[in-house]
Amino acid sequence: MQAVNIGDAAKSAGVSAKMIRHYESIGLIPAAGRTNAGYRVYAEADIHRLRFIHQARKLGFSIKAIGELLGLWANRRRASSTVKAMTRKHIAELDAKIAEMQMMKHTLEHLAQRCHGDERPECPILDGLAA
Amino acid sequence: MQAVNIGDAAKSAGVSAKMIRHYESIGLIPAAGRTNAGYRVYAEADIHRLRFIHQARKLGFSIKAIGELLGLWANRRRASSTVKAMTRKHIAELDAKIAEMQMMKHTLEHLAQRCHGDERPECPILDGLAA
DNA sequence: CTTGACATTCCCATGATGGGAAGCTTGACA
DNA sequence: TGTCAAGCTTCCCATCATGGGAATGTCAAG
Repeated sequence: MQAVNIGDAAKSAGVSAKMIRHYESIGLIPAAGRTNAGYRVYAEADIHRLRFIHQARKLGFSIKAIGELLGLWANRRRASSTVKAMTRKHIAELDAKIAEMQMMKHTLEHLAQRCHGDERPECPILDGLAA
Repeated sequence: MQAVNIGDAAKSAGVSAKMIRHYESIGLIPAAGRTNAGYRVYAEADIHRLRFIHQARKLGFSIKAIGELLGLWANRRRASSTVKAMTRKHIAELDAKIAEMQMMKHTLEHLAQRCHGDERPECPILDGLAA
């Protein structure tokens, strides 16, 4: 249960010290304890929370969603259906974005395929953008 | 060659008036002409440019990239290889983002699959985030 | 005691977009 | 001609997550 400074907390959780302060300022995490000199102090439980946030960010959850997930994580009376619904919703959002980018990609590939890509100025890509 | 106000220019180009002013302020497009009263005035060529920008945005090009594309579009001595290279680079960036989101999606689906999603608190999704 | 590696707060920037306020202009209609 | 709505102007603020950097304070090792 040894308390560490923000730099070490950041290293073991995989987030930057800057972001830890930010998460505190927006209320995503409770305000950390302080030493007499004003240094923030983190215990094991705090680092677990930061690690949780790090994992959730890696999976693309928004900060707002992570706030809710943290609440559920801490709540022993939670229903797993809530978490699953949030996850499904997030998957659907990812799907939408993936589909949108694939549309862009296909259009771009189509245009690029017809572009000679040499020193001549004729360019179906620019023509496509101008159309 | 009739000149129109910003609202009509926005409508025919598919961008908001707000964004047209923004594009002007960051130098993506030249400053529009003005009436005596200070209203911006747009001719056909200006609207073509805005339409070009709109198409390029729909395909995910950044404003910076669109600035370069506009330059190439206006330049009769351009080489189509330049445009094609930019497009290929953009496609590669899209690919990277798509791959990243698909990784997220697969991980989330894997977790969701093992979550009962009922009134019980046991939740492999939260466990996965905490791990 | 000095020095270097940490910590603190505060402000600014990103990229593309939107919201909204306060005030001026234009055109149509009574 | 007076009025009123719609449209224009500029200016400031917000988003979302993150980073950079300045000015300043603290801690531990040499």
